[in-house]
Amino acid sequence: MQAGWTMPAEVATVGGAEPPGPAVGDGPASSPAQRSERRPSIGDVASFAGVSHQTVSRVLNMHASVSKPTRARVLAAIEQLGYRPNTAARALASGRSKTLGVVALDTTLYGPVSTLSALQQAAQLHGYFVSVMAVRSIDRQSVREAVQRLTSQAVEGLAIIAPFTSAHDALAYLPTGTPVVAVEGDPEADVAVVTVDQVAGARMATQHLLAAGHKTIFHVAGPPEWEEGRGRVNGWRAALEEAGAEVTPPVLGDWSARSGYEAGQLLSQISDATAIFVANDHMALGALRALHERGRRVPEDVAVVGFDDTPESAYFIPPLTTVRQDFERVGRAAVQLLVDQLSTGTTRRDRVVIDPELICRQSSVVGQPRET
Amino acid sequence: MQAGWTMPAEVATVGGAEPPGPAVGDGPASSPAQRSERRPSIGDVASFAGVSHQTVSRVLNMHASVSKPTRARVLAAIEQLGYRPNTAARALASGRSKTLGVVALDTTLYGPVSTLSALQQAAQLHGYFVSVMAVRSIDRQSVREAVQRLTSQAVEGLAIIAPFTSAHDALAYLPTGTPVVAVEGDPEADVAVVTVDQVAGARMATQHLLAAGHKTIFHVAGPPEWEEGRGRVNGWRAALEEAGAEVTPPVLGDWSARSGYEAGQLLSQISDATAIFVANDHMALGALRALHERGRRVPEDVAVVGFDDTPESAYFIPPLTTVRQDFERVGRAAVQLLVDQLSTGTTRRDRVVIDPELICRQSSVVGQPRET
DNA sequence: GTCTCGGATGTTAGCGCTCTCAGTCACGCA
DNA sequence: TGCGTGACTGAGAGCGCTAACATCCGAGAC
Repeated sequence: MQAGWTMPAEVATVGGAEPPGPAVGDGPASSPAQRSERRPSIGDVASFAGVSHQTVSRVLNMHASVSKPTRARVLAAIEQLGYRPNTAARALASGRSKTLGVVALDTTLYGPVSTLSALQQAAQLHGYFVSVMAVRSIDRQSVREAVQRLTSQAVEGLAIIAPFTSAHDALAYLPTGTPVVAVEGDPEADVAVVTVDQVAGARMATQHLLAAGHKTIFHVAGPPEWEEGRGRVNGWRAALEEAGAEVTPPVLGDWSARSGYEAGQLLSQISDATAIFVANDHMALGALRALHERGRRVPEDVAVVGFDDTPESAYFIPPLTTVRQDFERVGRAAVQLLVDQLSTGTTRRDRVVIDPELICRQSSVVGQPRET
Repeated sequence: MQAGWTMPAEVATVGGAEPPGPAVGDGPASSPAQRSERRPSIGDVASFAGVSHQTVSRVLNMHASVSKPTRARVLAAIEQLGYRPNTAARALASGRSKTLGVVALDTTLYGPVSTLSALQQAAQLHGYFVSVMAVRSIDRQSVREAVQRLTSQAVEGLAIIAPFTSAHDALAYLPTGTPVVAVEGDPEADVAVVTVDQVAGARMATQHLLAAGHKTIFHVAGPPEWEEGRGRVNGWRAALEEAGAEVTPPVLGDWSARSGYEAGQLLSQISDATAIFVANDHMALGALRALHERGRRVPEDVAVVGFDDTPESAYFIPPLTTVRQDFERVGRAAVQLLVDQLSTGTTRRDRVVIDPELICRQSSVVGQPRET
């Protein structure tokens, strides 16, 4: 299935491979869609094909009970006129906009961007448009405004890619029964949630370092407002406690390389700090740089593990051991949940938890075989 | 101005700061927008306020000639009922969708992502929604499909964030007179273009390295299908030729750190290669790593300059000298061009060229003062 | 041959909004 | 008193589409 409107398959048969495109040198002005002032409507197609507009509508919507020859005539007319259905009219008449709304934090961070991209892909596969509202910050006011904006777009479902607990406040402004899924949100939220198991990921990372013989593991944490930040702290702490290791206070960062650098400068002065679990790869990059500047070798003097596995992480100096999150799957799962709710007409509170994966590279273990 | 519909300013005066939100514990079901089955329409507001639907419409659209008291009554009714205008109906009736379409390459590369984000922000400021169609590849087929999809959404203007010459083919499928702007596109295209001066950026980078005394500068290039890739090659070549330096064949990469790594491995075997201009920062990261592995010190043995200035580049080992592109400005300019065309009703072929800026860090010059 | 049935098509209402064209009213001037 | 004027408001007609309800027609049952 494809997003939006798809030329029904028979078109290729009827009209050949290429619509009567503009002649070379003709410029855009003579393309199929533009012969007349107004874009062709279903009515134009109907009279061109010698049928009623309703029959055209039926062809468009793949309704049964349209005879083969009629269908062919209609399809030919559609192609001839360069007709494209008007989504606004369709949405107005049917009440279904074929659009999913997404509220996402306006950021260029690898995780959110990847998730959004995957979500968009997945929605397209299910035949939905995606309307994204980027919010600068995750305070209630912005989120509420974004949700209201999407509401006026009559989105059929809503995904919130945001690591914040307070989102459900904004949901009050959605029409009842609108399916919602929180991506990377609070696992306790009373909407469907798709999430990567941050706690498990952090635990894996920490245990990996403990297994390498470190007495304890230091942590550079993400912002505590972010669910991911908290989850990773929790997993790290849990792993340490299970192992009976000392729990040092986490050093707070803001996901940026700069904050990782600063944390690295701090930790490089602590001789006990022989292993650091950094809450994302960007910060890990900064930390690596700080350690390097202070002459602390990685992994010989200090082992480092990150989180995310950005495409660049394998090319850090040294290559970064990290926890990979399958954002592709997250996006697909989120759309799937929405589509399921949409088709069953229910609003369920499903949980999809995706397991992260530890990617071992040279930054964490001395003598780790080269792998990029 | 704000995107989409904005509660007219007086609302706050009339109704107080907060609409009658759901009582705590009530759950979403009792929020303002949901009292009735159907969302309130302009007609509901009208009868509630005791005016005609037309008057409500006038208030919504900030028309003059609505008396103060009437306006106040209408606004109160809007708030009371939790009314939100229906964009689909509005688009259908007015023919204006208040939506800009964007065709963008589906990627997590820093440049495109930043541009898209800025564009979205700017559009919102101008009161426009943005509908993004991500395409996997930049072949005609995909782009045409994306454009057609956007056409059926009745976008008022179109931005193409794609570094490809062949895009204008797809434009034939747009209704005549639709404003189009190509972002980072072919400067020769017959639509408006916003672009960073890639040639100038590459020339700056190359000259910077030449000035440091290198006999010639090697180049790790981006894919030649990308306008940026070509522009940077041209600027680099021009600078070399102007200086009478030898022009070595560029090593082709694909923007990824991996390809930069491979290029770095190659170049590290060439003893003449004492300076490399890498076409983006991700590849530069890979190159730095390769050089490091081969024991070639940066900048002492080999100087490296990148392009983009990602937020991470200052934290590479060593910090990367690079060419910064102001994507924020690019996005704003693109929207501005579209809005201008929209308001004047013309389709102009403006050119906006944004100057890049060389950011000097340690990777290019021995003894460069520390600056992050 | 008549009746029934259901596949194929047409007809009629809206969906929620904007636009155009008419009012209505108070006021001021001749 | 009559009439124009301008500020305000309302009525009606669509925008392009879908949904629900006709209608038509030929095949099979009796």
